[in-house]
Amino acid sequence: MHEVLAAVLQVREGQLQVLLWQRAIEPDAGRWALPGGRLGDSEDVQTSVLRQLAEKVDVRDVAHVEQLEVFSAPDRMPHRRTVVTAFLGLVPCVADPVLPDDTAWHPVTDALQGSPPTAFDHGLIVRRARDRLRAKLSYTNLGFALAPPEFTVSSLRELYAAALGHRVSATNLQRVLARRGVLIPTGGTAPPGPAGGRPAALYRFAERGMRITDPFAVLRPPEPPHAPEGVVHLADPRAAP
Amino acid sequence: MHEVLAAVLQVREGQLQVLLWQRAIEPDAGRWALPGGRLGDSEDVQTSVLRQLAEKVDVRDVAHVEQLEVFSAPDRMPHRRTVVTAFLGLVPCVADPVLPDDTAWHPVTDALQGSPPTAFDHGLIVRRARDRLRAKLSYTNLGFALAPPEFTVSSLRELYAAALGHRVSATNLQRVLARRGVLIPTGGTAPPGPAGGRPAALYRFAERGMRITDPFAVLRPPEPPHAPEGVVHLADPRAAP
DNA sequence: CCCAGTTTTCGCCTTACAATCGAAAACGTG
DNA sequence: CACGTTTTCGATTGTAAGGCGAAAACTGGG
Repeated sequence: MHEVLAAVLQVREGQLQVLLWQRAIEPDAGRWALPGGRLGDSEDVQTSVLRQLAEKVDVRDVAHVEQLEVFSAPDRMPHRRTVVTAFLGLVPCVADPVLPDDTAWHPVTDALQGSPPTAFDHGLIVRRARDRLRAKLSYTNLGFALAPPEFTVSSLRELYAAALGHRVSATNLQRVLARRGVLIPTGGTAPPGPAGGRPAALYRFAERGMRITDPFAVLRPPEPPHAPEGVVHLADPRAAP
Repeated sequence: MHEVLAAVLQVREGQLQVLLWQRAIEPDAGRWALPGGRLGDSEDVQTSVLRQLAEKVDVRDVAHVEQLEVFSAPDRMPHRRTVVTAFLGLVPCVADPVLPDDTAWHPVTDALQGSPPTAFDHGLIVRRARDRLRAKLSYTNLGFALAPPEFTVSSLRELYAAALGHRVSATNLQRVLARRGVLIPTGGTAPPGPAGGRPAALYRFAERGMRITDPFAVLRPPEPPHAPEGVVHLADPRAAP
């Protein structure tokens, strides 16, 4: 049998949290599981996970979904052999969807340490989801999926710090993202906090659909100095988009 | 139903090639397919793909295998709904396994352009495999899986050029890999070619098990200047290995 | 035996990007 | 209007990668 599961992550209260629901029936009754379920006959895995996610949250709040990994140990679930395609889902920090009674957000750090206890191999899946998010935040513009449409550099810094698990310099974040062209100033400013201070400029991420997947400074193809034109070498470096 | 498939890549004759076998029966008879088959009841996907690969090549030649992606369009195969977990496999360039009569290596570039015609969605899978290899060659030490145990920088340069599809500077490759600590001189030298020339030093890759997955120059955590010790901030930056 | 040709290797320079630091700008409050 | 606060910007440093050319180490031929 084939099922799909999603580790849906969101930064709330300064912590990276994951959406879990508490199983009411055996096996693993009482333990907390990822949303998901059986793959339908006429849907692909991505469609399926979105459909099943809709039972737990408003999927319009889920800004990004991507395939994570297949888990297929024959004994990963008791009773019946089940292969699962796991997904990573991201929800912007401003969203606060209404949840069913059995469903709640839990800090990822806690869940990975057994509080609350997770069902089956779902703890491993959460860990993989967190690792993937951390890696991709560094070299893609995936931040747009965690941030509101408009944000200040400071608030973005807090999001990155919570997701990455280490301090992030606002100065550096600002310029790194700006140089990559993913950080666009909107022109507006946010009102300062109760202690005053200079009002922060508002930014948005460039082009949601745009993915930064190019390596930045790692063995890139040689820049044709000024296109000497003539002989073309080997295969075309950028054949497909 | 669930199946597994592997895009097994190797650099031969200066080109990146993929292992394909020609289907004898419908559907898609005559077209070329990736090795693989149905997932067994008591094996995980990785075990399964290695088992089925053994029907086409000596799996001892396959130096690296990793999960690629799940393809699950309901109509990706006629007749019966089949979900596939696709894998990327890499074979060192020195290996030349004996192949069954229906099986042969084909340049990836050709296969992606329809020569030979590929079965089902296998062309797409080959493309994803090639893209993954290209990306990972740049920021991991995955090269060890394409190269022989010992090699010269020049031969490695040719491998990288074939796999990446663009020229690679031997000078730069040498120093980039050396700085990352993945290129270890063995002390030996290779005999010069027929035209003479300085004998090339032999190298090997550091620690096969070692994966370079850390980002190199992208939003890394702040280096604790000299461990000021005292307050610990937020979550632990490196909780798990 | 020396010299031209070849191939590899190494050092130096430039460019690109990230991290750090500090100053300046823009706001509140007393 | 001084003061603390917060954000933003510029300058500097450090590290990594690309490019170029000289030096090293070999072969083969006069």
